[in-house]
Amino acid sequence: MSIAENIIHWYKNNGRDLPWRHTKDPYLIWLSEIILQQTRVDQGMPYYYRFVDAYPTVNDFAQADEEGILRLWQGLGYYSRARNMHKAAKLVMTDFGGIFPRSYTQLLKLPGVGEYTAAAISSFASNEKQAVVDGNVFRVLSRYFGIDTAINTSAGKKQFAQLASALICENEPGMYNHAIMDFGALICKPKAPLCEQCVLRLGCVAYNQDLISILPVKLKGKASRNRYFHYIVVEKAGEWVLTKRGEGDVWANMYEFPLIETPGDMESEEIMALPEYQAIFGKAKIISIAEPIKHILSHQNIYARFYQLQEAASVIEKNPHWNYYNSDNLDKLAKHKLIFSFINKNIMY
DNA sequence: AATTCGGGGTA
DNA sequence: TACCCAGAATT
Repeated sequence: MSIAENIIHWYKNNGRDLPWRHTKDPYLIWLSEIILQQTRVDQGMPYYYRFVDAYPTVNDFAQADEEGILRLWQGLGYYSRARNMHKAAKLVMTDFGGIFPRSYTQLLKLPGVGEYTAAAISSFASNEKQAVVDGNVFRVLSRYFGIDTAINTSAGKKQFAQLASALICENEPGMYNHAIMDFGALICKPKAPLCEQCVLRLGCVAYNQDLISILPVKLKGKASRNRYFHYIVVEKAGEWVLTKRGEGDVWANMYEFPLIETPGDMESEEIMALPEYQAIFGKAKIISIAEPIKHILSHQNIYARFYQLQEAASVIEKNPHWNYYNSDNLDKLAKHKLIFSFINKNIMY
């Protein structure tokens, strides 16, 4: 039995039953694939149901407003995925006559759809013979064949893509793609893989040469940097001030409280002495209202503190340059994790 | 070719 | 703590 036949056989008995595998609708498959980029199935599942319910068709998605889409995406991270989806949906309506593409080449034209996602959708929706290469495939192939080329180099990506294409099943490429990803997720796991249950272990180089913990090889990236955020929670008669982040930084376009970032950690006294604080709040005093929070992202550690204006200052006039939101409207805004978890804990009891 | 885009699970 | 997850876009 070939490696592909082996994996497919395993899959037919052990594969996961996932909702997006019950459809051939490229739109629904696309929804699932974007949601699952760099995201575990368990984490993405509730979001998939949420989006299918809110936007059953690509036309519904295209006509939605971006705020609503981002609000649904709230908490999932990598928010540019949601904005690219909106662009892609509109592109399908304008350039594809409202018919969601299902071929590899056409899918690649959609923003947010790269080689992996195009291969996935085209193979699942049309049974096109395009091999997916995701984290699972890198791991399974590098271990089975004992390939130590780093997977996060262009040489590695090229080598594994060629190998994956050579291995893909002729008759059922879609099922093969599902199978090898499930196999990587359930058996050939990153840590503590279930080699005793593995149907490929007899031919697996990593298993036979004790290289499981070595493969796949991945070059280390840059260390994380530290950032220090100070959020000023301004409330006036049951309404809160939130501002929208810009582009070009983490959490693009997401809402948060007015923010002052400092190069190092600071106490409230030092914050109040900053020109950028005084330009907005004058001599109003702030007090810390919550424990500092360490929020860890892939490439930065964010140390966040939350403050409020002291009571004498809390009756200051509304600032005409700010937007105020009552608790209902606050809930509708698309906020990043740091903010909505603060709100859930301290405002929306 | 390297970096950046989140958030959470696992050992 | 370090690594990983149905990766893609930007620099």
